[in-house]
Amino acid sequence: MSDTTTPSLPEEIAARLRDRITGGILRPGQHLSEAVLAADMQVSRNTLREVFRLLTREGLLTHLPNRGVSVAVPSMGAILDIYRVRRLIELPALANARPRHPAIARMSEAVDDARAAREAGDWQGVGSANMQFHAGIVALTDSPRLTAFFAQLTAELRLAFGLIDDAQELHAPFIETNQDLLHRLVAGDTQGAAEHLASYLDRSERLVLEAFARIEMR
Amino acid sequence: MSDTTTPSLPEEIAARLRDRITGGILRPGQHLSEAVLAADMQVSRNTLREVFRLLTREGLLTHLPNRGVSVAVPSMGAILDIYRVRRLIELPALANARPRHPAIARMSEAVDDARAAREAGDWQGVGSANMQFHAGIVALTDSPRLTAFFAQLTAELRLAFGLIDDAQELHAPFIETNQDLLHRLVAGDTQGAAEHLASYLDRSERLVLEAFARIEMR
DNA sequence: TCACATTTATTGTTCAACAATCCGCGCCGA
DNA sequence: TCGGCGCGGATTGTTGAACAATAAATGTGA
Repeated sequence: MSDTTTPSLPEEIAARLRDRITGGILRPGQHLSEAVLAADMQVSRNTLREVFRLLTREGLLTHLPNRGVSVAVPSMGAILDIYRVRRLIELPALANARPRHPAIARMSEAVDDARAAREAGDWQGVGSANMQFHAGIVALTDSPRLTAFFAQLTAELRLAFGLIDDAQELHAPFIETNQDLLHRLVAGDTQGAAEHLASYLDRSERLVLEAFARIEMR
Repeated sequence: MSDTTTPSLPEEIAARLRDRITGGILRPGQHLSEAVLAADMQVSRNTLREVFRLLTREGLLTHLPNRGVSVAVPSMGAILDIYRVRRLIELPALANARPRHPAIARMSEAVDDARAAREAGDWQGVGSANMQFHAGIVALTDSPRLTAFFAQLTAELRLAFGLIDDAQELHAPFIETNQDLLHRLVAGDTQGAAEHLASYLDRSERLVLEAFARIEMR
């Protein structure tokens, strides 16, 4: 945000690895060998270790002493916790929003992106756009700390999404919901928008938990 | 939390450095040389760099590419943001608390510790205990993510406290307030406790901002 | 089959080296 | 005198290799 310079190499590698994880290329539980991943990423082991620390603190990786790191496996407890925190943050953010806040443009963009991704059959993209939409909601608070914290939650949540096969059912139904929510917001009906969001979060959480339960039992 | 084994060396160094920063031994704005600090901490430069990444992400250090790290200097904007987030988290935490939650014991301990520290004239200790008290409030939510996030806010806030000379005036008046708040909580008056907390946060924020303004103008 | 020693692979940490970048200093010309 | 210019020197960024420490895998004997 305050740094316009190119992000340092470890940050860059962290971003790439983050994409691989949330993109589902690296499955939860999978062990990551320092040597092979360093060779794969074309960086030294030392640099990669810095990256590991970063992502571990973000909750994307799990570190066991002397046994290396592996992709974190989301638990039901984690999902419940994340949705609880989302409610705590997003609902007041929306309820107290100024109706002409710049972040609204980002939310509007996100809705468009989601539509485009749906047309293209890119369900992964729909998920990304949806998360962008909610990041916009948090941006309404103008709080850098909340924004950063939420980004972390988002990353962790996408880990869980990756486990669910039919991502289609997960995000697609909410595009129209988001559109509607956005309309209410620009119309100044923050209260109605917040109520809408509350029911969205309930439905989304249930969907994730159900899909998760189906998976955990095999 | 989940790790009962001894924390790895970088974590340990990070903790030590964190203490030095929040303890005021390292002043905000002070530049930290990798070479001398590595020698001082008796660790290699590589290990220290991992630590730097950690604390940078926590907001305690500022990293400028090719110019190394220095202790972060808190800004008024940061303080405002932190208190806003604190309200967002702490008020609902208290309002929705179960009156016999285990975290209440921690809060009670914190009050006692604060008293003991005040007797001993250890104002630094009063500050620590006060923060422990508020960490207890957050613990009422049973949310590991909120707890971790709050710990981060706390560390950053103590950075600002360190700049203020008379830490005495900063925390001491709130010992009785906390005690009172605790009584209301165990009595089941969560609403009253929350209102109490709200006024506490207002006063505390004002005190910090005023002291901060006095300092910034020289 | 089980318990135990041994080997092997991986991680944890250090060290030394070199490239890249920034900072201060002296030089030079106007 | 003053302001640009280039040049070292110091610090950071990154790498590679080395070795110790630990855990997993393997083999051995009863």
